[in-house]
Amino acid sequence: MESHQARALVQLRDLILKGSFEPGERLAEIPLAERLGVSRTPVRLALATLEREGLVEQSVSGGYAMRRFTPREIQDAIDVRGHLEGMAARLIAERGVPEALLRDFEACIREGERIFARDALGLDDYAAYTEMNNRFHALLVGGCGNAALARAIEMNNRLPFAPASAMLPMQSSHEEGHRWMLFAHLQHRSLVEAMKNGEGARAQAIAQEHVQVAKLNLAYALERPEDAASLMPALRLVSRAPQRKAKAGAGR
Amino acid sequence: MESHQARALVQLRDLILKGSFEPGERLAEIPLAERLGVSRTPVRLALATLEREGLVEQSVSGGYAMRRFTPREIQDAIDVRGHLEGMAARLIAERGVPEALLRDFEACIREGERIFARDALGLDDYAAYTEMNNRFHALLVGGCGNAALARAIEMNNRLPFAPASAMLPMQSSHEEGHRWMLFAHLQHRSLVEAMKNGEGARAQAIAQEHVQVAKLNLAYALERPEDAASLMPALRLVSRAPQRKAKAGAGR
DNA sequence: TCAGCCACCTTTGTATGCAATCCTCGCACA
DNA sequence: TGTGCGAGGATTGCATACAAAGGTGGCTGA
Repeated sequence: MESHQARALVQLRDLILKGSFEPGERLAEIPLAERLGVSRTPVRLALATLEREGLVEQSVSGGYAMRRFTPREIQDAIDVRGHLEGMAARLIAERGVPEALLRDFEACIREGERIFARDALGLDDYAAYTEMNNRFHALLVGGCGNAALARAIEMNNRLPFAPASAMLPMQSSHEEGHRWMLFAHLQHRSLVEAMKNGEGARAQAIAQEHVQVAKLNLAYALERPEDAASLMPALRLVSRAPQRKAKAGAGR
Repeated sequence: MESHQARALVQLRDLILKGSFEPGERLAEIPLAERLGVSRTPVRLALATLEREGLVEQSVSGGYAMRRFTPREIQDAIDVRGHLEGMAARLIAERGVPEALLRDFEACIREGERIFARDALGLDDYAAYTEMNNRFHALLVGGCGNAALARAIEMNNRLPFAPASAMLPMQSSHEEGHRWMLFAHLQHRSLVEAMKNGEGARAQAIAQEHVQVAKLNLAYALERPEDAASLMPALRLVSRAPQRKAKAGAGR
């Protein structure tokens, strides 16, 4: 059986990314422990982990509080992902794409072609695209053979809306999202081609540019908070006011 | 007063980076708690933090063990630092260097000029260079205004020998080290110039190339383990054998 | 003499008790 | 009526007890 600590960590992270907490809200141990059905100890461990992941922050007088994110921070994290994935792409291109990796990449491309073959996309198609997109980016990270780079990307991806597929729910909700998804897929194709040809600089540039779609989506979502809230509840953690004082439930 | 947990974390990290533990050695809570004069609880928290930093790893049957590093992993981590610092340099260049930041950078350059003005370098000079080098890289990280980037760099710097000044003790020990340090200083100068001129691509390239000196030093140290051990005791954690089974003290 | 099994012991994971600290609420005084 | 101070309460941080799990060593049998 999984340890209580591991379960508490996963459950807490889930609750946070589902927007269960007010930004700035104090995360007291006892209520959380009761909610998760464990004692304070595993909750404590999980909170410490979440703090290093950047999802919660230490309160000045002990304990933890839900973090508040600014749009700028999210954009910056997406930029960092682009820069790191760019490095991964360059490394793969420079060292040559191993045959098995190339096959996996090309399977992603074919899956994308299949999805975009028809005109209108159904819910299944969006789910399939999301799965394929996750796989593609995981291949990039895992395929570069640089453990420190993979660690850095994974760490960065813990921030809300930084991972590759984090903004896809938004994309599926509006008309232009379809075009952006197709654009992203074509970038995948170019990226694989560049890596296959050993074009390191080109691969890096494409991967870096590739995150712009995510940033566009973020901006789109932030302009329509009421529409976006249902698709991505964690969006409530992102507030334009950068340092507004916490009110409800904050403070020891 | 500082919390027991924070002290335990700092002390444990210190012990690790001083090479107090065999690679692969089991890090049992009770002996560590007695050694640090606290109970198991803060030690536990500290170990969990160190695991996320990548210094220790979870043992299959619970508990933690000292990590073993390969030269390749260290080189890769240094490469990641170069790539991330390159992004920071580019951002600063593109957005324009704020006046205060430029003053701080130029103070570092002047300090370097002062150090290299004489022919032979004394111990004081090496210490001063190290301090200046740390300051320079901290300015780069802090000055870019991208919190996610700063977090990624700081996280990467937790790996042994990844930080900017980690290899300097080696550099000060041999003849060629002097030349390399001078080379690094001249790169600092070029980098500041590029940022001042808004030359983003050039700044990025210089910062990225800048870490090659650290990699040269690492290779130099690994070829002379007996000389390097006294200067950098944590080098014992770096073993060429990538997956050699742990022997003494490992396993529950 | 070697191999396998069993029992003991060490260690981790979890829960909980206890003390210190900080916040909050209420009261008194200006 | 507003402000400041004090008491009470709640919460965190730490230590420790307890149970479960796994490893080690010894013993027994072939």
